Amino acid sequence: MGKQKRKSPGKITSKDVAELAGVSQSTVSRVLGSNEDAKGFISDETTKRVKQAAKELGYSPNPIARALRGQPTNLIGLVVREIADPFFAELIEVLSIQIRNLGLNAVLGHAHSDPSQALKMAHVLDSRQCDGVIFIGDFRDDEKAIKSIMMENRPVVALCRGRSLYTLPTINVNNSIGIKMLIDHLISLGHTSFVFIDGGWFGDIHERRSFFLSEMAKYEGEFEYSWLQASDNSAKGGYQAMHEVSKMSQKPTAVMASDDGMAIGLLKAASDLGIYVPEDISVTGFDDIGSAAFTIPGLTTVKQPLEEMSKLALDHLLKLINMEAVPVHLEFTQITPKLIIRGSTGPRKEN
Amino acid sequence: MGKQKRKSPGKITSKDVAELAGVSQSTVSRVLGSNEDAKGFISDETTKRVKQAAKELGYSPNPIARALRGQPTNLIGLVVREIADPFFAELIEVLSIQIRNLGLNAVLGHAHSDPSQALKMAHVLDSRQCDGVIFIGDFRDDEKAIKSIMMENRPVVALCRGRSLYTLPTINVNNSIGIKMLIDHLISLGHTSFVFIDGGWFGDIHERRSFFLSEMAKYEGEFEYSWLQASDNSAKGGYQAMHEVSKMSQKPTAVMASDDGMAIGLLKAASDLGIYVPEDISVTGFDDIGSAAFTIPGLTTVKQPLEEMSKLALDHLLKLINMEAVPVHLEFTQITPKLIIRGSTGPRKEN
DNA sequence: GTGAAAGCGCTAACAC
DNA sequence: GTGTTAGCGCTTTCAC
Repeated sequence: MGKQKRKSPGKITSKDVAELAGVSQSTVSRVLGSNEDAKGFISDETTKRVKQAAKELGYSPNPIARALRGQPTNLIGLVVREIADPFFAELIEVLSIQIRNLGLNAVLGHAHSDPSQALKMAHVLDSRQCDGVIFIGDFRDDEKAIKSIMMENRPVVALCRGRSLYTLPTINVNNSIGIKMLIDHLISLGHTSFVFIDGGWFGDIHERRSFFLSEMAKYEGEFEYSWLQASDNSAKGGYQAMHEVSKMSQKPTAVMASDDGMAIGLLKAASDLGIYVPEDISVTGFDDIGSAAFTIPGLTTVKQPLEEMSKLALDHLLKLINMEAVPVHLEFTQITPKLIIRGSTGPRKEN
Repeated sequence: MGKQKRKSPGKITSKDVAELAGVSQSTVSRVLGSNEDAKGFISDETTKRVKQAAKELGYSPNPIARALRGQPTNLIGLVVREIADPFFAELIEVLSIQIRNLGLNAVLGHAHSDPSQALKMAHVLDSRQCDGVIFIGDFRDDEKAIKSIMMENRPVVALCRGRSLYTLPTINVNNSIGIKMLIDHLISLGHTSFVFIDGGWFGDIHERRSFFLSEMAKYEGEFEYSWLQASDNSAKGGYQAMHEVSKMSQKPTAVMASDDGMAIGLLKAASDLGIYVPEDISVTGFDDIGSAAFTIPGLTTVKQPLEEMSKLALDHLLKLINMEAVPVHLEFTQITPKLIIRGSTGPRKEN
C-alpha cells in the first residue's frame, strides 16, 4: 500500500443537503450557518426541510472551509510553559472545561522553556488556526514572541505571568496580598526569622520574592529575614534549598516557598534531615494545588481562585475576539487569593 | 465599536509572493509547498528568487487553505480523560514535546468523565481538523464514541486504557508484570497479608486488581489477601480507603494502590491515623509520577516508561496517517515497567 | 424568500 | 520548467 492521500470517507457536504432538500447551497448555509440575520429571510417550511435533510445525512459544516472564509474557528489556543507543573495542569483543566462549556475547543501549545519555540506557537495563531490565545505562565525571552503577537493586534490574554514590560492583558493572582497573608499568619504564630525561597528568575513566581522583601522591610528590623535562590520552582529545587537552609548559621523558624511544588520538596528534605515541621520549622507554599492537602504535614498556603481567574481571562479574550471595547483597567487584573492554614505552620518553638 | 469581522491584518498570500518574484502562484506553491517531488522541476534560479521574496514578505502558507485542499493539518489530537491527573499531565507533556519535535502541533481535547462529550471530540477529528488522534486513558461509556470513530477508518491510537472489547490500537504498560514486581518485592520483605485498593471501575487502573488477584491465587492460600474499592484513583480516594483498611479486623501488612495518586492519599491517612509506614504497614503505588519521590516516606512503585510509550503511540499513529501497513501484532502493545524501591515498603513487622 | 456565482488561499492536473 | 485553470466546502453579495 503506497503513500496515497487519505480521503474523507463519503463526507457529507452542504451540497448534498441542498440536493436532498431540493434547495440551493446558499439556502442550506443560511439555515444551518452561524449568521443569525440570514435566518429571518427563510420560510419556516424550507427551514424545516433543510434541517430534516441535514439530520438525515448526518451533516455538519466543515470548520476548515468556514475558517477559510474568515469565520471563527472556534479554537482557543492555550500556550503553556510547563504542562506537567501541577499548578498549570489544574489551570489547564479548568480552562479547558470552561472552553468546552462555551462550545469551543482548546488547542494546546507547549513552550517547554525553549524560547525559540514561542515564535512557532505564535505562528499557529497567526495563520488564524485559532480565534484567540491564552498565554499561561511566564515566558522568559519569549517576551519577544509575545510582543510580536501584540503588534499584530491579535486577541491575546495572559494568565499567571506577573507584571511585565509589555502591556499584554493579564489576569494574575495578587502576589503581594498573598505573601502578606502568609507573613501575617506566621507572625501571629510568633515567628521572627524568615527565609524565602525564590523559585524563578522572572514572572509570577519570581515577583513574590520582592513582595516578601518589601513586606518584611515594613517592620524595620523587627524580624530577621533573608532569601535564597533555588534552581527552579519544583520539588527538586525545594529539596536542595532546604539543605542549604539547614546549613545556615542563623537558622530561620519559617521557610516560605514561592510555590507549593517547591514547598513539597522543602517538606521532604526536612523529613530526610530530621527537622520536624512545624515544631522546628514552619513551611508555607503558594497556589494550593490539589496535593497540598496531602503532604505530611498538610501545607499551609494561599489558594489561587483558578475558576474565577480563568473565567475572567476567557471573558476578556472573547470580548477581544468579538472586537468589543474592553475597559483599560483590565490590562492588569489582580485576584485576591485565600489563606489556607494546615499543619505545616505552627507556633514558633524556642530551642 | 460594533461586531464586525476581524480581518487578518495585511496577511501575505502566495499571490503576493508570486507577484514579487515575478512568477505564478503555482510556482510558489511548488517551491514552498510540502510536495518534494514538485521541487525537482524548478530551476535553482527561480527557487532562489521565490524563497527570497517569501522571506522578504514574511510569507508562510495558510494551513487552513492547505487543509481544505486535503493536505495534512499537522495537528495531532490528544483526547484525555483528566488533564489534572498528574500521571496524565506528565504523559501529555512528553507527548506534546515529541509532537512538537516532529514539527506538528497538539490539539488537546478534554473528556472530563462526561461520556457524551466524547462524541463531540470525535467531531473535531471528523471534520479533518487534525490528522490523527491519540486517546489517553480509559473512557467509560465513551467506548461508543471510540467505536464510531473506528468505523470511519480514522487514524487513531490509544494510550493507557487497558484491554478493551474494541480493537483500537493500544499502547499500554504491562499491568500484569508491574503488579507481579510489586508483589514479589513485598513477599521478599516477608509480607504475608495484602490489601489491594482498586481506584476505578474500568480500564487500565481497574484491571490491575484482577492481576493482583490472579497473582495471589498462584500461591494457593500461602498468603492472606483481599481488595476494596475506593471512590476513585485520587489522593482523596486513597485517603478514605486507608481509613477503611484501619478498621479491618484482620489488618494487612501491605497495602497496594492502583496508582501513585491513591498511594499518596494512603500515606497521608496513615500519618493522620498514627500508622507508621513502613514499620506498621507497607504501601505501594503504580506509575512513578514525579511526586512519588517526594512523599514521606518515598513511594515504592513501578515506573511507566512514558517516553517509550508515547513514542510508540506516535510512530504508530503517523504510520496510520500515512496509510502505511501496520503490523497486526501492534494492536495491543505492552511495555514492561520498572520497579522503583523507596521508603514506603520495608520488612514485615510482628506486633 | 431563494438561487446563481464569486471567491477565501492553496494545490494538482493539464497545458505549453 | 513554468503558467493556466479548476476546485476543496463554505459564505455572501447580487439578482430575481
